[in-house]
Amino acid sequence: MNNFKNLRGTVDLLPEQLVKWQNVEKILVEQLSRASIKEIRTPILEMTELFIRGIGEGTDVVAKEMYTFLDRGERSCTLRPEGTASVARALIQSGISSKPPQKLWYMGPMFRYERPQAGRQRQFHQLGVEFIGYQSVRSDIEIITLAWDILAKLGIKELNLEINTLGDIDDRSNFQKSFLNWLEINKNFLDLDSQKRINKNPLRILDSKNVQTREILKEAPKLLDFLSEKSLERYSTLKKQLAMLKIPFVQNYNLVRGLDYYTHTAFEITSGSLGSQATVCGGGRYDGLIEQMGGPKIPAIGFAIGLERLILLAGQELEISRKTDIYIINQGLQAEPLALELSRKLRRYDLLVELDLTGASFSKQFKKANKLKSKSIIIVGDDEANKKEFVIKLFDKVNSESKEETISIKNESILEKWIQNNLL
RNA sequence: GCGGGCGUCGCCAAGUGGUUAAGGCAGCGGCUUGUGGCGCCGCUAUUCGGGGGUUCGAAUCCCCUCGCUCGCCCCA
Repeated sequence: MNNFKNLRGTVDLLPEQLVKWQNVEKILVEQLSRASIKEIRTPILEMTELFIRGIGEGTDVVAKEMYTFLDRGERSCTLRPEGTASVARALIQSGISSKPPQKLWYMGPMFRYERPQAGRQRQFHQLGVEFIGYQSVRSDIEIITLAWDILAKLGIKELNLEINTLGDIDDRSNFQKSFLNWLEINKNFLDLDSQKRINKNPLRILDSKNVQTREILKEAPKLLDFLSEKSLERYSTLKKQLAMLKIPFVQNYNLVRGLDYYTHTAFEITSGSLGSQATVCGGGRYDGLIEQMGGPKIPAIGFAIGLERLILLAGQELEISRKTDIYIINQGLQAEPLALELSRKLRRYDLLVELDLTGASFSKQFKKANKLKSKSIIIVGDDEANKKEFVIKLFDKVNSESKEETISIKNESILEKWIQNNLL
């Protein structure tokens, strides 16, 4: 068949699909800027080491999903599998300690080498939001409500919010000691994947989907029992306030999320209509990350929304594109340059103007204008060009009658009036 | 990395061993070089994802391979 195909797990977004993407993106950006969150753009390509350190060696993302290669200078580079590490890097690099707390967002492609399936691609897109330098539980609440409201603004129904707390770094390491102990004793009852994780990423075992493992885990030490007073109080404030804001949530003690750097709040928003890849938004607090990456000790919290999954959930009303305002039918040596000039003039009124370039017969051009459901048409042929005028017609879908007017090419005020009366 | 399903025109498809591989949509051309949504007519796959085999004969049967897709794992 054809010579070239896109790489597995990548997709082309054709104009028809992009209508919805652009509508969704517009709403997203609007919502974010209303919340006074500023955009940040970082490179898609980073040193491999950044992700190993930032995400964690034991994670699946780093262990088996990264697009890594050597560049011509023999440096190991990786296409970013997520956005947080890059943002943290950019902030540290630009002198974070001398800046006030920041609320940031980014949007763009991410890369993970996995088997594609519904709602999962190798190149996919995320919207990420990061609040850097905020410690209070109020920032957790704003982050969660923000994610929730964005999804609501897009008309997405039937979402489930799950939350959990992982405690601070001390809580976690106390728990981990005891949990590791228990794991060693009960090792043989665990599934193979979980056994492998004991040394690499023990917390992830909590999230195992294996039925037998889940059963045994009921006997394991609970993270909740290792939380300090302070951590517990923080968590209960979070829950109280979410309830006050009427945001429904479910506690999921097994929600630990895949990446190493989370502390305290972890959350996930899922939808039943997405199939097996149900998560549309995942996030949490990562107070240790910036320090772990060589920066100062600065707390932060964030989330990421998967845009492909978001598009899947967003309603059909977002698939509607802007209609053509004026379709310019033209043919003939004198007429064509005139039509071109006219199209430029009309676009200054912020109208969507399509100039027919086919040179096809007038009836064909009419059919094309019809098919596009253009609100109006302008006809310029050599007759008009000689008389220095053109015909403008309003398409009336209800009656088959149409309003028609002949306007001199020089008389811009009549044209302007016509546009104001009929198109604006 | 491991399972299941599927590959016939740009898209949706019929065809399940016998001469030229239906049909619909879209596209292009015409009826009608200059005035509308309709209609009618015509054109568009030497070939069925690719390779090999069985057979007088294969899109149809067998083997291999590639791709897509859904699921497992994991995540957005």
